Amino acid sequence: MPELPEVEVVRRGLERWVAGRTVTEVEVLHPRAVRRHPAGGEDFAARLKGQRFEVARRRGKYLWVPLAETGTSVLGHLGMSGQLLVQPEGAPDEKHLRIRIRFDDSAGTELRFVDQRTFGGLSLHDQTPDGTDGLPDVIGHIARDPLDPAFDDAAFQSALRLRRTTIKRALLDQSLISGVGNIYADEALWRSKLHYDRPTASLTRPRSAELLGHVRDVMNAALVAGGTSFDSLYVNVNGESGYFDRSLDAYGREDEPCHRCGTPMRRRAWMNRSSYFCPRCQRPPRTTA
DNA sequence: ACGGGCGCCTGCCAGC
DNA sequence: TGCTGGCAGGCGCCCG
Repeated sequence: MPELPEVEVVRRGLERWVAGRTVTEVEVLHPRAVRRHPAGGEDFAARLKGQRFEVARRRGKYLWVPLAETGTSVLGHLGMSGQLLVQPEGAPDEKHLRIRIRFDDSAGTELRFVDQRTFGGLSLHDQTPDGTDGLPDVIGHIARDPLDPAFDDAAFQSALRLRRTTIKRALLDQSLISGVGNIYADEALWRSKLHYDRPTASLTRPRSAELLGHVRDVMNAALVAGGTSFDSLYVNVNGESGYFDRSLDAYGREDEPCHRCGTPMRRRAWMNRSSYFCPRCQRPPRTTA
């Protein structure tokens, strides 16, 4: 699944390949792919036609492409399996092609949204009233991600101390910090030697600062690993950057030795998904042991 | 207001 | 071999 670094690679691909181009035709091939567009697929297509794409923006795992001189943007989320592809016109349709966008120029390529599981989709939204970053109104509640220069470390750390929840829940809470998925949460917690059920209020400032640093390290490592392919015609992403194969210390490593101490890693059911951790390096909090 | 939990989807694969 | 059911999980939404 696309994590934040992969989404950033997609954003760069959009900037490289579709910025400045004007839409002539939109085909919505699956209604679920535009379910976040309340007025429906026909409205989506009609309103997009004739608009010119500006440079794609990103917040967390959301992408948006402002439409020139409108205050409106195409908002996209890749969900679990979404891809944005720039393909040659006439290339065979992908099995899970959901939306096709054609342009009026002679570049010979079109933009495709392909999504097997349809957790993702595209929609049109006005920007927030205060106009911050041209952010679409429906994602006004999404916090900045830790790679954003304007991310406020101190505010995040303060919020952790005030919350009455556990640390992994907080890492996945989009209103506190965005762009951290299940995989990166487990990786950052392992690096920080923190158990996923640790109450956020129990983290000292140095510990939360260290955690934040590890979140950034994990993301940056993946960005470096995946950032080399973005200027190919194929805008990415198959969601499986080589980074995952080589560099995971926690996620998916049940029964394999901890890369730090050799203890077999464990998996626990958690929120209808899994948490992977080292039982020796990441001791459970006393209250929930 | 805040925190917890569920459901949406489909392909894969282990197990019977 | 063919079927079934569990699993993957970001995030909106609903409930208490």
